[in-house]
Amino acid sequence: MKPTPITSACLAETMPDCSNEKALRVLQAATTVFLKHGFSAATTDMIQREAGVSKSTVYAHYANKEILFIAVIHAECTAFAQTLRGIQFQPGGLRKTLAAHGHAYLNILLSPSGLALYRVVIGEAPRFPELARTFYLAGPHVIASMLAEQLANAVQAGEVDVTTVGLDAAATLFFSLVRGEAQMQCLTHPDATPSAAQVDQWVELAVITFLRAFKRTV
Amino acid sequence: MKPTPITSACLAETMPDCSNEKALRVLQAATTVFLKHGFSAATTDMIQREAGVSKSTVYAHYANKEILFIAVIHAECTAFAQTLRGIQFQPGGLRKTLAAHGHAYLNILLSPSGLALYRVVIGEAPRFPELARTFYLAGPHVIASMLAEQLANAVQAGEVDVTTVGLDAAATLFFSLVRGEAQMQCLTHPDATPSAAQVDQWVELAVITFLRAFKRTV
DNA sequence: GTCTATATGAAGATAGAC
DNA sequence: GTCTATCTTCATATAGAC
Repeated sequence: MKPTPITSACLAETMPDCSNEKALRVLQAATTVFLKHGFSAATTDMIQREAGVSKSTVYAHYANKEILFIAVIHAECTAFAQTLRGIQFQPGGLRKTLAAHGHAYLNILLSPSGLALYRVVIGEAPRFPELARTFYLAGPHVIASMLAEQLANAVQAGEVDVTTVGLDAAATLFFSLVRGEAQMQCLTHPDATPSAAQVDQWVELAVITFLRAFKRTV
Repeated sequence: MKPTPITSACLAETMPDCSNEKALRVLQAATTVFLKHGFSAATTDMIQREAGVSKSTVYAHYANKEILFIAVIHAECTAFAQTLRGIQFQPGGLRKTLAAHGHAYLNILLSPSGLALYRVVIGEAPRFPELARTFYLAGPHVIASMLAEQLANAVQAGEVDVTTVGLDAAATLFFSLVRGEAQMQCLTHPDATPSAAQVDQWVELAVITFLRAFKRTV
């Protein structure tokens, strides 16, 4: 298992074939179908129908089902990472920073497409290991990397003391707290949708715990 | 989303058809195949071959592929829960209790079959929501319930103060810390196997963080 | 590039002998 | 109950016209 140091990692940008308008429609339809059914249960018929094109149009742009799947997941991961990177970190002390990051991450993670992407990527990881690693870099790695930078400031400001575990580990631990029960509940209760209050509660518990563990008692 | 209070929940015991020896072989073969390929990619041919029986023997005991899948996951969840319940909690203070529970949970969770079961259950949750909830009760819920009982002792002994979050939430938070990065890494890096030292490190980080957050500073 | 029509193979499930 | 052989359906992918 790799140590996987947290750096400002960059996803290999995937350039979906946008030469033709139809190619994009196929990609979008494939995204819908694959996220809904997973790789194996999805059929090219469903994609073809969802896109409103014929079978050979699909194959004109994507050599086969696997390649189309890879294109879909790559695009989703890229979008995922972009959204995470767009998080605004308003100044206002560590508590606010943690809450903001926690909320932003959970909102993406627990969204229908966030959950669906996780399900598909994790479920198909043995068959598509590259995609799984791409997902890790685009999601958990990116967000932890961002928080680690913020934590560095907080350390310098004397707000926090993470010397026992280190900056990167501390950031990772915070997101473990945020994600933990929230994601597990949503994944295993696919019919229920968490209330906003429930999400607030999950974030709040993570923030409380993290601050109790690492806040500098001046 | 349900509050899901932590009680000593009990799984509905599934009685696999053991009337005949062949029925058990089919179930075991199906377990192997489904955990390896998931529901959709697995075929009844694979199961039939793995079991060394003919096609109609499979259908003689299990009406169809879905029912066989349900039987497999139920059995795995039951075994999972049994193993968790078998954890010995040697006395020796909170730190030891936490480390013991963390290790036991991670060893099961990160085992090949533990990861495979998680992948399959989570991936197929939209299609088999009942199984997903069964999994939640057999895994995260059971282990958190057990730790919550131990924490109650620690609270009474004055070792720990969890009044800000509550007993159940504290137990859940601990396992979020334990599971978080460890499971994410293993799920997204299916080719790599974590070293024993790495597992120790994950548990240690969780214990350190939890104790810093909730240990009573006498 | 895009369509209709089709080839080819495989998967789930069953029939009927023993 | 268990087997071999088979039925039916459907999925991936291609051929050939426009």
